[in-house]
Amino acid sequence: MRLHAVSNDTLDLEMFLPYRLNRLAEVVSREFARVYKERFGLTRPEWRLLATLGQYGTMTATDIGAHSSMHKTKVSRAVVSLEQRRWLIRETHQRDRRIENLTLTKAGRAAYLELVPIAREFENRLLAALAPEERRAASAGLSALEKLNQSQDG
Amino acid sequence: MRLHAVSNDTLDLEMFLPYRLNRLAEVVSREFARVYKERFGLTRPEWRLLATLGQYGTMTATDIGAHSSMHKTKVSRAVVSLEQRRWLIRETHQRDRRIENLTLTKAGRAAYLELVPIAREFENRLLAALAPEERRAASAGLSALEKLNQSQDG
DNA sequence: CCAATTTGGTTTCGTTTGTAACAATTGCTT
DNA sequence: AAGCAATTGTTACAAACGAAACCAAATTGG
Repeated sequence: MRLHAVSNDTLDLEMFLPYRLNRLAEVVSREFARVYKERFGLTRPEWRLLATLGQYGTMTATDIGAHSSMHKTKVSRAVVSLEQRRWLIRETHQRDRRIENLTLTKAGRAAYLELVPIAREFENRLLAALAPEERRAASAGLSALEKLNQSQDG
Repeated sequence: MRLHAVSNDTLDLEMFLPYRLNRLAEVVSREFARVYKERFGLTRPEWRLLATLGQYGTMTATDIGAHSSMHKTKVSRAVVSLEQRRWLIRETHQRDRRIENLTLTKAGRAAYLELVPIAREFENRLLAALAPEERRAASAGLSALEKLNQSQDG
């Protein structure tokens, strides 16, 4: 293990939370992005939109943004894109015509169903390098960190 | 706790590693970015470059990119920017004139020293919401995950 | 009931980003 | 030594991004 004999006026990046999270997310996501980009030419926001709708069925753009921490313009553009692919449809809400309910089409659902096992396999291959207790630690640690946002966002 | 009664052909995003990492990194980093942006007008790559040089003293652009998982054009542009601020200097390596050694100037070091306690305080405020054993779990979990890259990158 | 505010979503515009091509230098191989 | 490949870093260009302005619809509250 590292010693971390770091002087008081130096920040140890390897121990610094934002830095660690960023690095990890960057590396993992970039690699995973290759998968769905090669298979379907999807961008990251598009994949996220697809995955969110696939899991939750029907949602509004705002909900999706809140749920996945995506900027609303990102969501908006991803919606346009998947709509052009005919992977989702918008339906204006009856009582409130500002709201659009988004739902995957059959084609969108098919793509989603094809991507799910690919995503699972990617994750499994990643986690295979960890011992079981490490995997547990990772999951528990992420859960703990996720509490941080909840207390701030909500 | 959530039940995760998720059917076999649905991907549970809340449990999916790339998604979780991205969301966490996004939220934490965006908030932290506000800090050094307001204080110094630094961008994310610029902050990272500064922090890396502050910690390690002298490095090349390539090393910095590898260490912080930044794309080399990001590093290149951040170097130009900090150089224009006169926060770092480049020195061409004697034996290999492709290589440029980067070092913080006095002004750069001063900015760094000012940012270190700010960064520490940001992290502390963040972690204050967690119980001690949660903090340990988070750290251990991140360490476990960081092994993944090492086995792939190196 | 009407003006002001809020909300859901889009568009515009300038900035940032990554890919790919590039120049410059070095190392390798014959 | 010459040619070829690899490495370091920059640049050009197109795509992606976010802040802010915007439109349309709904809600609030005088």
